[in-house]
Amino acid sequence: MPRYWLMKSEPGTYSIADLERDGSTGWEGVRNYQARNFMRDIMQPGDGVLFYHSSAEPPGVAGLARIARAGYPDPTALDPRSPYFDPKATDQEPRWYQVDIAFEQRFPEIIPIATLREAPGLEAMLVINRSRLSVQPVTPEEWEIVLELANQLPFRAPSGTV
DNA sequence: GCCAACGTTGGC
DNA sequence: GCCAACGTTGGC
Repeated sequence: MPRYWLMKSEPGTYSIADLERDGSTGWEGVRNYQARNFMRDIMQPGDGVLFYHSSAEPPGVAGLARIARAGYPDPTALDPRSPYFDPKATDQEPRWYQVDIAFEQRFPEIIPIATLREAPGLEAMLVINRSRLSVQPVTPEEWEIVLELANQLPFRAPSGTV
């Protein structure tokens, strides 16, 4: 059973264009326990991902990805030179986990969070109510609504890529 | 730049 | 184990 997620990144750090260029990437650097638990325990290859640009103008959903690899220890937690280094992480107790995500599509325009707020059926979406959670589940109903919004964008998004 | 939300830390 | 202080996130 596929699951759906929303994952946030500041585009200045890593954008949907970066993911398109790279094809796939490790979602390193998450240092929040709730977000970690989703990645470590629940996400599975094939799950759908809304790729969200935070602290952007405008902030919103920039495209789609999918989970390419289930949770595994985040190596940056063990690397003293990494900005994500955590001295409490060890090989035996990795503490932080990541997944790999693969590029699916880039929307022709961002779907702004203001549009999500106004869309019927998205009232309970976590990105609206718990904006600080950087990895969050999305219901199948919410996923469908967001894809419909994407298809209403001026340059129709390519179909059949999911 | 401001500020609300909220997660984490640390004193007790 | 509580809770105040503090730091960070992220929309506006």
